Amino acid sequence: MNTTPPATSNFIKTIIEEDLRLGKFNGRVVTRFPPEPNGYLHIGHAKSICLNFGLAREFNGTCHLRFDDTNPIKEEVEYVESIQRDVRWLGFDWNDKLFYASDYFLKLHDYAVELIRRGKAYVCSLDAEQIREYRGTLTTPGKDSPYRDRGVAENLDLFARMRAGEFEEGEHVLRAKIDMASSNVVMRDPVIYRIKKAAHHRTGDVWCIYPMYDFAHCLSDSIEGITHSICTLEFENNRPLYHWILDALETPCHPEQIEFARLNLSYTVISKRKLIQLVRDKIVSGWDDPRMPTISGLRRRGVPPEAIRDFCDRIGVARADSMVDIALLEHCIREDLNARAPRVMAVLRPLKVVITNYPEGQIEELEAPLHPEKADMGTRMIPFSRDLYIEQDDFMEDPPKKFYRLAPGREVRLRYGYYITCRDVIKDAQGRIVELRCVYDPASRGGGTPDNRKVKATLHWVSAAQARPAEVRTYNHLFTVQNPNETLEGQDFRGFVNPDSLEVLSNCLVEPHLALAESGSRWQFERLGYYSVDSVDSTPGALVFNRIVSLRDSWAKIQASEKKTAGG
RNA sequence: UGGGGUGUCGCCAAGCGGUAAGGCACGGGUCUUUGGAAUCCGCAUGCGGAGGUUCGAAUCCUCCCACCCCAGCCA
Repeated sequence: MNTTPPATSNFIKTIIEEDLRLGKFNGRVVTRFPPEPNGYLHIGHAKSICLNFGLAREFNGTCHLRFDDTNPIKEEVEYVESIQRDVRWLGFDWNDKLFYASDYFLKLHDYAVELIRRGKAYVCSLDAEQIREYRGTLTTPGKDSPYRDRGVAENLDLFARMRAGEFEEGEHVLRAKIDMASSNVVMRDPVIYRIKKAAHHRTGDVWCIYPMYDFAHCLSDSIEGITHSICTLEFENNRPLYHWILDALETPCHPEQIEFARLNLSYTVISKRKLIQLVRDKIVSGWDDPRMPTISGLRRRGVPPEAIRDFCDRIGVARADSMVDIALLEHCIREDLNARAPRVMAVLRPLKVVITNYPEGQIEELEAPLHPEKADMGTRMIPFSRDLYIEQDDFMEDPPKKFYRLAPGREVRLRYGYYITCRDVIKDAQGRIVELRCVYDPASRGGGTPDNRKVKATLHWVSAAQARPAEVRTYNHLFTVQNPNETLEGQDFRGFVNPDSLEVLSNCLVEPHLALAESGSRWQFERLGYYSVDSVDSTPGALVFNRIVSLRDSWAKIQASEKKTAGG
């Protein structure tokens, strides 16, 4: 049933295949997903997770989950827990390969000492601003620190005292001795250890010096026997340093660093910095707000992990900056849910319909399939009675040519119910339509007639007395522009937040079958879209649904193009 | 004006010297008790530009253009 085309090749697979062919790494493939626990995972991380775990699966290797926790002031256990939950939910298993860079702090420290012994690192006592000045600029070389030629013994002593807590933050740092004139700024004697008198979420106050990313990452990879260290493009400039450090020391293995382009998605932002701003400014309700591109937001919205994985397979992996159309994500979600979500009826904006020729007080239980193409999903009973509700959008008193739903004098089918014909339109004092008087054809029970009469439309509906009230939250794109990152001088991406990204409809009515809907369960509301029972706010007595994604809507398209033509 | 990258359809993306895969989007048809789904058809004489090499170039060479990344004691 799943017609997803086989994943196409990408340059990383090509590299790995070549490595395997050449017998590199003894035929092993070990990757890792190395998040810093300083925020929640988002769809961009999902790309990396699917890539790294997917590669390991495809090449019979392993993939580690490693927390890159070298900066205690930004990191929290809340984040390490959420990250593990999200990776698992996405469907990946690191087995016993759960690691933390902080597990290696002692080893890393010893490597630093060895680097000093080899004359390849020194303690620099310039302050932060001086270091910046000495570093030079992109177009002019830097100059050597006056502390660059300190002797090994002095460096060893100073570094030991840094570790012992004898100095304040910023007084000294440990730097690799490389080349202050390098055209690559990263290589101008990078800082590899700094003093931070902060408690670490795992090591507590055991350490007051912490390794920098460039030092910790390559060595952590090596310690774990990683073969292919896959990261995003912005680390490309750091690759020479990655190799310099591993070459400068005797290490267990020397992984290959491969960079790929990070994911950009239209109509949203994907950067921890910006996402955290949305949370802190209360523009969204939290990391798991269903409008957020976070894994927890997508999960709460009701997006299945399978759809996210499929999406990650389809976007491919390359080195060119790109912006993926969010319509592709929506397509993947629809494709997955179309196959699996049971169908039910819900009326979001109710319009009362009275079937004048239907016996008062009579209730019929109509049996309807839960999935039109999958009989094995079973059926449910739908009550039919004299008083019903249909969608306000499904009636027009004076319909345009292409509108073929209900209108005065017109006959339509009520899905799995009867054919009805509109006879009267009842209005209130303000002229608003409040009720429709219709007649039904008793011979059309179930939705067909003996004379095989055709109708142009089939409407969804609920029976007034048996329907359950519900709140439905309709989500739209979080931003009004394709690329909120593209701001003019003085503008901020928050200025592009879509004021209609959340629409709460609190007078909705759903068919009784939904009374038992489980938290988090996903349904198709026929003719509307896919909806999930909100895992936080929904209760059996007060149902709350999230719209995961709408159905494709060709009527909306027709309306849009008509409007365009008319307005042109 | 330094260094490192990237440019193939509206959006992704294969292609690795033998004559432009696929998906999404878009347009149209069939079918339909969801204007859903399914299904069929259409959609780059063209690969950032200009030269060159070759029987043959998106693929090789030269020059040019555009965009992205780097000057945290962040990752």
